Amino acid sequence: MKRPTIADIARRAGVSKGAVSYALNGQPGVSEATRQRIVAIAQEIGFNPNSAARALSGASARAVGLTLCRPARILGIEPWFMGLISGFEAELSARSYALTLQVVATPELEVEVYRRWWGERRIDGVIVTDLRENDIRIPVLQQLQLPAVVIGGPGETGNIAQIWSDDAGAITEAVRYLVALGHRRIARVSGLPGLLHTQARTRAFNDICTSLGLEATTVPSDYTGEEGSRATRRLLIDTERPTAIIYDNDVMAVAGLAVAQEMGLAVPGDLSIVAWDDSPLCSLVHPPLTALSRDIAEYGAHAARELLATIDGKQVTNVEAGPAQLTPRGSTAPPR
Amino acid sequence: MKRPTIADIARRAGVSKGAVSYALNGQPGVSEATRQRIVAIAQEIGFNPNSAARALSGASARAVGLTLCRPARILGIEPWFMGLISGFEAELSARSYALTLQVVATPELEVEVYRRWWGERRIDGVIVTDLRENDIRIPVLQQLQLPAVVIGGPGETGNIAQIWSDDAGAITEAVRYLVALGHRRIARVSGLPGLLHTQARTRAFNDICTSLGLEATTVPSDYTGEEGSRATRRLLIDTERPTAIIYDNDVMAVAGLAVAQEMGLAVPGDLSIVAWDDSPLCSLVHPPLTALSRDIAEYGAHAARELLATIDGKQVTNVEAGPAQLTPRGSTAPPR
DNA sequence: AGAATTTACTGAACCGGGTAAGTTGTGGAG
DNA sequence: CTCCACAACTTACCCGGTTCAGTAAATTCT
Repeated sequence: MKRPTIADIARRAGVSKGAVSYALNGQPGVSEATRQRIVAIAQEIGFNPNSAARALSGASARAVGLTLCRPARILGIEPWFMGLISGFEAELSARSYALTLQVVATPELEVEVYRRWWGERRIDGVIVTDLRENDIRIPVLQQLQLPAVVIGGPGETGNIAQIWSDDAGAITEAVRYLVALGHRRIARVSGLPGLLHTQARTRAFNDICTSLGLEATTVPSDYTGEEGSRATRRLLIDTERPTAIIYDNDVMAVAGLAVAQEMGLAVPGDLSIVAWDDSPLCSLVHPPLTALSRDIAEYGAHAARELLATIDGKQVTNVEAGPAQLTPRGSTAPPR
Repeated sequence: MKRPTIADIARRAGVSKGAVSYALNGQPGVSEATRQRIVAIAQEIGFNPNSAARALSGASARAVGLTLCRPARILGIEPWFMGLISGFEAELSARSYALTLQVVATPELEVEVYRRWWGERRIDGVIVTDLRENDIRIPVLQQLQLPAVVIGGPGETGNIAQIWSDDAGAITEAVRYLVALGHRRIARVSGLPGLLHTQARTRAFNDICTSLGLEATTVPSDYTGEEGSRATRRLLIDTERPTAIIYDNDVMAVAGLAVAQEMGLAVPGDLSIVAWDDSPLCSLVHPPLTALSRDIAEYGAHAARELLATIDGKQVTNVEAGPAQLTPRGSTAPPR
């Protein structure tokens, strides 16, 4: 099947290619009557502008890029990314931008992908997740002048817009809640320590524990279930074991729940569990997990909106999304 | 920053644009010495061919498309798709093809996305998942002559290549295993009944149960945890409740496990559970779930290879991947 | 040695849109 | 009635690759 082009439309409408282009793009230069005639013909023959031709003549590629830099094994079960992607899509497809995805193994490869995308003019901007300390991606994006939005911070990103949520407020609320229930020994299993938002959480956790006169034990982990289990075991074999554990994501929390059950500890009787990020996973297990809920898809949609604004040349500012909301469920109770 | 073009290379090498194009694409028409000089210059100035220009001049877009047609809410927690995507990527990025993703709500919208992508020349082919009965996407792809590979079947797809796994063999093995353990009342919670592979499984389940003189109870569901819970409750409130349940995916199996625990039934003592597809989720919960394991990423890689072969114009045939392997874990045992 | 072929290029057209510059035709002001 | 402004177009070139036809020089064949 041959794809219709503006030349086909021009011929049928009895006008020039230029007129068709003006008409379809809402530019001045054609009468309203002609425009409607042209639009009708385009509709009728199912015209879609060739994205390559468009991109070539200086216009945008109408695509944004996302690189996922976690081992493939983890990606599958991590609801966070898919939630984010759903959110992006809601915003992008409404403005008919495509989302180009690439799974990479290391931040260095991520930078290479950015360079290649930029060189190929394949995308108009990128969404950057998992902001790290002294993130090597930031200077590259600045050098290439590639529009970008960073998720996860706050951190040093120069003129690149950021969007983050108030993790400090959330973890403070969670700790206060557990203390109000009567817990005194509260531990935390954290995500990858190199990520800025992990560090922000750790700092806030230490602060609130200190100010309440509690000991702040954080076991670093990597967001995977395996590591979550291992960290939980390490915490629970202690004679002075914690009566409550806060996990940096829901996958580790579920893994922690299984370890507790396997060790014969009742949840929430012997151990209370709080998960961060409230995917359906939290409500699926027994008991359902108390969680720090955020609307991840909305978070992603927000980021996509910011990115599109940046691409349109609007000056965007850093945005702080609302903090995660504590959603109490069956996994938290006063300690026995 | 200005992006280098072949014209820049041509100038520096003192040859014509055409020569540069031949040199970089390994075409005959330039001497080996000139080719090496040109390649060296391209390397030096960090040249990447503009993908739009390439696509415009008849060559391929070097991108393939994937549409995900499940509610956003489910996508997040469904490890299947991310596993698949990881597999695609392994193959695609090796040949520097991009993956374009779109989340859609209905099969009708999916068809529209295909049409748009085709019209925009944005992609060279698509990967089709969740093959349905009389799938409306198949005739459209045939009409557009858009290269495609279908995952999930077998079914009627004309000249479009398919890849599927032997679900019948897998479920037969699972039933035989449970029967060998001593189970006589085996139920099944299925995925979306409209999908062809669900139907294949249901048929095989009925066959093996009939041949073993068992009653085949299948409760249809939709792959979500919520529905999985509901279906499980419906099965377990029966006075003649099953002693074993086979779930069509791991998310529903985990949900089923939680329901059993909530109802005070011991797993595997009172109820054995078998999950289909073995994501890390299965090993995360307590007890870890016996599962029908497949290497989903490899499955995806396979599909990507087939698609790239189709795009290259090679005649491809339908492929049957190996059946899922039964991986016994703690959730299955002889009934009490 | 001269003709035929091959090699190593060059030049220009082309893909399908966008857009600046030029060309009409019309209406209103002076 | 002329001049000018403006709307409504057309023409032509641009983007950055690919590819085909053409050409001069080098090589092979008879």
